[in-house]
Amino acid sequence: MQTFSPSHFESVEPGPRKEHKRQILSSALACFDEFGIEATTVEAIRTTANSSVGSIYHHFGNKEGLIAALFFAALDDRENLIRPRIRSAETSHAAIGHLIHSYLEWVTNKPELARFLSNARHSVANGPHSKDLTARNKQRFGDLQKWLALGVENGSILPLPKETYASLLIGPSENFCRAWLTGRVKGKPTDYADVFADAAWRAIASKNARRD
Amino acid sequence: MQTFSPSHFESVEPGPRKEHKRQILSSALACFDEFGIEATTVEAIRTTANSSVGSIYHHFGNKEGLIAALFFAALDDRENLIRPRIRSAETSHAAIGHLIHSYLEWVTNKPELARFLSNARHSVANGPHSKDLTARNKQRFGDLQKWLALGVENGSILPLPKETYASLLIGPSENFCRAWLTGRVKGKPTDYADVFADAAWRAIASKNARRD
Amino acid sequence: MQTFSPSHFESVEPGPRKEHKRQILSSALACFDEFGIEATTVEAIRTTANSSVGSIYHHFGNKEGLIAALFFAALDDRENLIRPRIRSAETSHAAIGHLIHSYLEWVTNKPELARFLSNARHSVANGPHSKDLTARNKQRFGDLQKWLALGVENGSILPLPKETYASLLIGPSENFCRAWLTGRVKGKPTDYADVFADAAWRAIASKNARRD
Amino acid sequence: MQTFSPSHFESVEPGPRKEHKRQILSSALACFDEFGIEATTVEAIRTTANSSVGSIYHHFGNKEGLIAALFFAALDDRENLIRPRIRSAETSHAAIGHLIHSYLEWVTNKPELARFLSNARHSVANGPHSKDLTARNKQRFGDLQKWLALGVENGSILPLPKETYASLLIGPSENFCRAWLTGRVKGKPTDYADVFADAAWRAIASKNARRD
DNA sequence: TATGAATGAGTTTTCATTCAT
DNA sequence: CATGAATGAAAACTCATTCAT
Repeated sequence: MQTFSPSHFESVEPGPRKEHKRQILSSALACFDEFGIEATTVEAIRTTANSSVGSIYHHFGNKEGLIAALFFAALDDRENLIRPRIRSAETSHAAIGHLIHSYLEWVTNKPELARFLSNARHSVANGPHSKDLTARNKQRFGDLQKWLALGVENGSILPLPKETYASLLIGPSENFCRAWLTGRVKGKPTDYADVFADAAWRAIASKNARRD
Repeated sequence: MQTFSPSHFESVEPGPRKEHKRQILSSALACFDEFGIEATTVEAIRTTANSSVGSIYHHFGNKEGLIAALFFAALDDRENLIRPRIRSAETSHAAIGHLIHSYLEWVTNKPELARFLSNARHSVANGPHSKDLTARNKQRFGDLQKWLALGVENGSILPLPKETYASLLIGPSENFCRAWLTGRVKGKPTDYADVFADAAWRAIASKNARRD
Repeated sequence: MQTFSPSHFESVEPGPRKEHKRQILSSALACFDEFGIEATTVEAIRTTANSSVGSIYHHFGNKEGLIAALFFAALDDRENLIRPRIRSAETSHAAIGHLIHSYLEWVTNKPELARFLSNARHSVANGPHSKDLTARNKQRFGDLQKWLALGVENGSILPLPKETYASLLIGPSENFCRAWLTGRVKGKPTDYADVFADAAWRAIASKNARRD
Repeated sequence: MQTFSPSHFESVEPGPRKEHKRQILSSALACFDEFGIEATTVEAIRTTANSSVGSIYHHFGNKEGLIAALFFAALDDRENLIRPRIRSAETSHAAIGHLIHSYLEWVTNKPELARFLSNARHSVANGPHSKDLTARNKQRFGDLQKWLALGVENGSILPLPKETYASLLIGPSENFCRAWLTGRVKGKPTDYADVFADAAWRAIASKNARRD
């Protein structure tokens, strides 16, 4: 069984005292990835983490709490890559390109986290941490909003229903990543980054759009 | 608890003798939708269906078999709506429009089935029926292939990597539907059918495409 | 480990189909008596009953349900002895004598049930069956009420606060039985039946009481 | 949650250094009273006492030790009220009156301690401190013995089997107190002190007893 | 074919207790 | 003396599945 570098979770729990907690998160991720979330027993995580059930419950409350902690750690990890990239953009077109490129890059480099994020959403959304998830979802495309608004204003981006932009932009990439993560397609997401970035722009750009 | 019309499954199990089997499928769908697939017990289905555990096992072998039967029935139901529509198209552009419209229509009209299809994929893909699923996936966009090939040939459709067309076309709709099915957006998928149909065409159409 | 005759529970669950259920009750009583109620595990009962955990949960819902079922069976068993005796009385004095004699007799002959009744009260009173217990408590001295009322009326019984009669009558016997059941005194309750019966009468009889 | 005055335990742990220990006993009593002895966790006591598990184990060895310490502290508290009263009596009749009155008084004023004493007896009697309990039980009616012996000798008290006196005297009061402590009767024990004191005397007094 | 009582392996979770700091 | 993170044995309970009727 592959083990994952604790560095995946550096952002969430810094400091030397938290090594044990990180080890549990890493092991949980490995187990979830290998057996599936529901099929993974706390006992399996315990064995992989060389820990004790008591410790796991001490740190995370219960299995659901562990899943939620890992979920938000993964979300953080992803946003820590994507957000700065979008912030560095100087045009709407570039911002969207950065979004797609960094998203595909993250999924390609951290397939276990990406798979977990996809599989755990249902569990988290229906558990006691659903509020946190809702809050996070609102932020997610926050940085992009201003670029979209600007583009609509200056005529480079089509005025479409607000609710549809996110789907139009990320939908194709997400669909492809899911297919790759489940082994249904072979080519890595990053192999098609330009294809998806270009298509994302075409999806919302007006005919006479200047690319800025 | 809402109950579902056995007519959802007419295509799969015709004939008056199969009423009982349909009833079990309906009840299972209702339970899966309310409690989640893993959290639904055979006992819960039995109660809802006014049946007996023995009957359920007689008809479906085991819980996994019941999930698979329901999954393929849902797939059939969806394809029975979408496929004829695509077949009726006379241009690439129209075929894609029919795909998106009928897909959004089906999800909007049968949210329980759509949710189940989304949630059960993982279970089926990792169970003994994964072969059947793979086979079905191959057919899925079968009718569309010729239109895409034709479009590429006559220059109306961009020559893109084969693996990406499906994602580019259905990705945004799928993403939006998932958001709607989990309550994250309010507007019905059909409310945005034209938006997603147009965007799908823009995603793959070449600049100088005639819409045929 | 001593096993108990299923006949203890005949009154509650007649019929040949209930043999299994009776066996579980018998085994539970034996375990509770040997190890204590809290210290008895469902697994221990399962072993003693040559049954399965599933069966125990099938029949009684959970451990608390098993305790309650046994508790009310014991209560029934006791009342089935005492009530007819009281009903057969022709004077207040005789009714009270019958109460004390039959109570002591029952405890002496069924010490395991008596111990369990004493030990399980707290559990039942604080569980979901507390209503049933309250209802039973009200009936308990029902047959005696009329004799007490009659005695007070005709001057043979002291007019005392209603709440105190039960304690005055049964308190000494109960105290002694508890001591015997926990090994603090050696002589059997029935050895002192006349002492306690006479004292019960003296406790409530007026000075000039005729014994009828 | 009600907290209990450390003064309840003054007799056991005098001196200013023992404040911490008293605090733990008080908190344990509060928890036992609210949740039940078995259901109370060391962690719950720790929280209530604003202490640490280490401290609790340092002072009392283990949970059983804490229960025993509290049990004997409660016994002491009760005896410290009752014994001097009995000692102050000048006749058998008065001694018995003092016993009943002070017993009912103690239960009425310290219902949590009384409830605990009743509930913990089983635990202590089956633990490593059972010897101590046996020793205490022997003393309990020690001071009364001489009054009973004297009464029997001078004819004012009936010559009854030795094992029965304690039950005859305290049984009714105990039964009533238990009913009050569990909410089955409303009137306070002290409201009926004279009733139970008079009955106790009638229970053992000979017909021609002078009240001395 | 239909039924539902019986099964028991397998899970999550609790909690008294220890011990390094 | 005090602390509280870590431990892991043990318990209650679930639930898919079987099979005698």
